[in-house]
Amino acid sequence: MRTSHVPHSYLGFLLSQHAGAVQRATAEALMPLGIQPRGLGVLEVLSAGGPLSQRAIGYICRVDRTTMVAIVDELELEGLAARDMDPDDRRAHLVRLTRRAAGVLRQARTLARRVEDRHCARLSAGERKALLAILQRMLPPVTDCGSPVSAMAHPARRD
Amino acid sequence: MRTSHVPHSYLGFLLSQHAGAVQRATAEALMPLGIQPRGLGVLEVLSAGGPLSQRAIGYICRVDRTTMVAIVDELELEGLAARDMDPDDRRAHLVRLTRRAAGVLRQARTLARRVEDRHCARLSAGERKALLAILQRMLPPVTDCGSPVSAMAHPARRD
DNA sequence: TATTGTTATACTCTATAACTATA
DNA sequence: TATAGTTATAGAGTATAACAATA
Repeated sequence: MRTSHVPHSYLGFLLSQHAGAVQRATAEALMPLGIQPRGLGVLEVLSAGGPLSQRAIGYICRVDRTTMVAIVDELELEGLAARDMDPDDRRAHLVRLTRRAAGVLRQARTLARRVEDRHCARLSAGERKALLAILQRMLPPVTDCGSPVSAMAHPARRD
Repeated sequence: MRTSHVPHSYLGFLLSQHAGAVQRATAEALMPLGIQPRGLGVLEVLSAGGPLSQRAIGYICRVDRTTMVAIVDELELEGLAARDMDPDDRRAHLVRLTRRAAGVLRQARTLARRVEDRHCARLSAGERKALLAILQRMLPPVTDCGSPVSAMAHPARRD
């Protein structure tokens, strides 16, 4: 192999650089809306199939439940989400979106996509689509405390 | 668009997840060698064209010069790199590899590639190659203190 | 005994500010 | 005046440990 053996040939290095750049730019773009990238992810999850317990959201977003506390706190502070008692399990909170959330979510999507557009400016439409598909398919199975989680934890979608 | 609107459709989310997983696994794999992923990157840079000043390495690896101090400290502590005075600029250190470094670098490459193999297990050879090419081409130009850096800062290769 | 949410704490990785010695 | 390296410090983001309430 003759490819230059600099860090730029390491997958971890490349992923870290891009992840940092995109997340930093997204955080800056979303700041006027009072949310962070990770908060946007939670809004998306709840919009797709809420209300959900904090733990269930954590499974999907792949963050620890202690981190979810802070994320939901932020959303609640901004009036975008609310915690209800779960009548079926009094330990759990059901997190739901407020009426304000829909508009903010729509704006946030636009801002976030704009950041992605800029970051992918050098790619063709096909390459960009391929990148997203590959990254999605490459995602390892969700784990919790080291053991693979089979069930997505009572998705609780109201269908 | 009908694609599920969960965080998994956001480029920043996907990149962060993969970056975290690969870097965590790589760090664990390299631990027996006494180096970290970022240290491996520096070894590669020096191996490809050292000795270099810490600043020059930082440009290539895209880390701040204050961070480079810690990275070179680690490598020096492990006996893999050494700081020499730069005869042409007495402010600068020329960082070079020690004799031990070559063997460690070879082992580290094997371990790192093994981690990448595992992480890319679900991809075809073509997809994996495409992923790497796309990530390399998508890398934004190096910036330092907000302004784009045109020169790679006196590479100082001894040719 | 195990689990949800919570808090306090610690850890990783990184960058900013201020300093020194040079240039 | 600017730059290389250094130090101390702070910030973002994450996780671990321990607790109360509940299952």
